[in-house]
Amino acid sequence: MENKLNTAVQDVEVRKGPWTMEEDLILINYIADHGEGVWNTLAKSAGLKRTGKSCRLRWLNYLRPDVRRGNITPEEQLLIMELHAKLGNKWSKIAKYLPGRTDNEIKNYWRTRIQKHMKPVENFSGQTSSSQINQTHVTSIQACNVVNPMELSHYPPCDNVMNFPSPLDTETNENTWSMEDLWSMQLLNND
DNA sequence: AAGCATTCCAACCGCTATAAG
DNA sequence: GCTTATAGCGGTTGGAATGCT
Repeated sequence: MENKLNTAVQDVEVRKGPWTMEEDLILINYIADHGEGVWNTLAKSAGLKRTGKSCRLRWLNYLRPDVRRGNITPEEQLLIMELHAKLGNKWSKIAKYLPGRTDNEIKNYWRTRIQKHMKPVENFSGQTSSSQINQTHVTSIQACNVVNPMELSHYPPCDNVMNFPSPLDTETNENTWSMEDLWSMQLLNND
């Protein structure tokens, strides 16, 4: 039984961890040629030693051409807070209201930038238990402790939320690459 | 300059929902 | 109706990057 599993694992040899540029290109090229399909099949057909799940995640959260990368704007932050107050931790639903933003990005943003600024909610009986705090029930009032709408004027004006520079644009680290790089390579490969 | 602490985010894991057979 | 495969979601973690002392 275990032997069978071990041999199966050896046969498949699934890669984990950060994606390489080569893998990204393979995935981009494959989807450009064949479109998105059954992810497990896609992973095999493309020759990627990744699970379908991993390919899907990489594509949806990073490689898709319409993924916006860069800082969340104050406007977006407000929207996230409002939507979170309404919907709770329904990140995928919240993401639908923010074109180009992924659920993963919004989730990360919420947890690292917003949630950390919230004091643990003391309930009225005086008991405090951070483990008991249901994130879903964090109110927009609490969320507004992070950025008061009145303070938005402190932020630089954002003419167009769909048009701001990606931090990758100024990336000079030669070990990283921008999506523009990847897509231009993809186009070259497909000429 | 070095070491430590903190932040941030890409990616993984486990679970549920849904579709197909 | 049951089983299996796949997609999708939300929570969590590992490690690189950054900041601080």
